[in-house]
Amino acid sequence: MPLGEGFNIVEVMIRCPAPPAWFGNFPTEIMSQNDPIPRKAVYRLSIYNRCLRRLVANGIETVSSSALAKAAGVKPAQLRRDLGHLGQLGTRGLGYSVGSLSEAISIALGRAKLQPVILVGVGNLGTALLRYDGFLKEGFELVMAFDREPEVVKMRLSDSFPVMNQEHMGDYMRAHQVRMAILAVPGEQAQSVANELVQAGVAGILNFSPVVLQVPEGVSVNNVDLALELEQLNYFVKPDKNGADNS
Amino acid sequence: MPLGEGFNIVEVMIRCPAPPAWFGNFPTEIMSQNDPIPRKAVYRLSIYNRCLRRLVANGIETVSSSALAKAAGVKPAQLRRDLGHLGQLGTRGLGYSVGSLSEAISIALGRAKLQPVILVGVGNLGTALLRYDGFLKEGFELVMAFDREPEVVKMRLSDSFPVMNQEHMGDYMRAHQVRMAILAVPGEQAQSVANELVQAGVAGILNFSPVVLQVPEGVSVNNVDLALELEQLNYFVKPDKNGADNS
DNA sequence: TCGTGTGAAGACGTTCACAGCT
DNA sequence: AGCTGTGAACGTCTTCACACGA
Repeated sequence: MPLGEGFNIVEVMIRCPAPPAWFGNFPTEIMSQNDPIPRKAVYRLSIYNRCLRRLVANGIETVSSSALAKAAGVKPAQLRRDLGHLGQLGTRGLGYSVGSLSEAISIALGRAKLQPVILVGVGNLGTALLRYDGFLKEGFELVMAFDREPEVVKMRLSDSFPVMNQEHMGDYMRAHQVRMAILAVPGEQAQSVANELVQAGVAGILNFSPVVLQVPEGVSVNNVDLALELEQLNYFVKPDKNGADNS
Repeated sequence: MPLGEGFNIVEVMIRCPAPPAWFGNFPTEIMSQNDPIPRKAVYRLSIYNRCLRRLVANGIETVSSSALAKAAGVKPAQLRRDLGHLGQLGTRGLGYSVGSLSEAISIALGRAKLQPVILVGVGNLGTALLRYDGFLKEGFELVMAFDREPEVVKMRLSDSFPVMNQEHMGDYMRAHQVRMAILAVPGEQAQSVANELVQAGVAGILNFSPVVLQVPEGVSVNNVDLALELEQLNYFVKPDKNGADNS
């Protein structure tokens, strides 16, 4: 009401692009009772853990913060600070035990009890995600996929992934206690599907559509906006400096 | 040398997960002579621009910072601050002209002169990216795709996208002044392909592989790490609070 | 009066530098 | 000596709050 009349339309019509998730802004940390690990630190901990797994695979048993930091692309001090969130894990003068550190991170990140994940929208992107082995490598498994037109999708897929009709999504989620969803539907449908997910008790959405999702507090959204990413890159690439480095 | 002998192996072997790019850390802003717009602000400006385009499409000609901010999912003050990077664009007491604001952002972000982009690695993800219409919608076009096994890829694709053998990548880039690349190859190949890209004069890489790329200064890398994104979500989803909201 | 633009305050995250343990 | 853990400094981004212009 405070606005001119024409402007109410704005609020109705606009449904906008994704705010890149990790934007330090609002939900910077969680209120897990014992330890509010900042968002960015969680990210980095995941990275450290990947590095550690490689070290394990190579039979290495001890790392210093500087070695691990170099591998992860951060500064040693930051690594130590991040690790500080988990307690005292290192041995002064020696470094960290690769095995126990990895385990500690896994526990802290909740990798022990991975949530089941569903995929909604089996288009180009959705299909790629279904087939993406990176998820499996990291221990995630898409337990079910949903689409508006499951028959069409199944025909397109030569493999036989489980694809259910989207209208059963809510029931499935409730039945299987699913609390995480990957959203890969077209932008126009994104908000309405998100609403359904919320209704079904979703707690986390990985959103690939270029739309800002409105969700109630308590539901966290991670946005991956490909076009935005490209546009940002385009900006940071100076059009100057022509020609390649060396012949 | 300062480290114990075993540790040199570490530096060789580890080639680690992606540091989510926008991590405020190191390359927070560019040194574009006239205006160093901070990284996060660039992101948000892209978002505002999308919102504005929708407003244009709906024939709306004026917005206030609060309306636009709401649509973009940020606070009004932040929007005004971000817009402040571009100069004085609004009219006090009125708001912003949708058209001119959008234009101003487009110019500032360099959307006028979009860089040509190539894709390297036409696997699951690469294919999805090739077909992803979100890029086109935002005005980007993948001018060429490369793969180690272009024949295999072409067979798999029913459509006929241009896919060249990866060994011609460097020449193509130099010939066509390509400075941006999307990297969607398996993690093991990522660094070596990145090296080739750098050799060919790349200035920006959108990296989808779960690996930390080592690139010389002046080359900017944007990482999109899907597994990391999922893992983060998994952490922020409290396993507590069972059952759905309402029957 | 309404909404932009902006100094100043505040919150957050990173980095330094060193105390303390092995 | 070597390396972790951490108080304190620093820098950056966000938010407030209000002066100013329409």
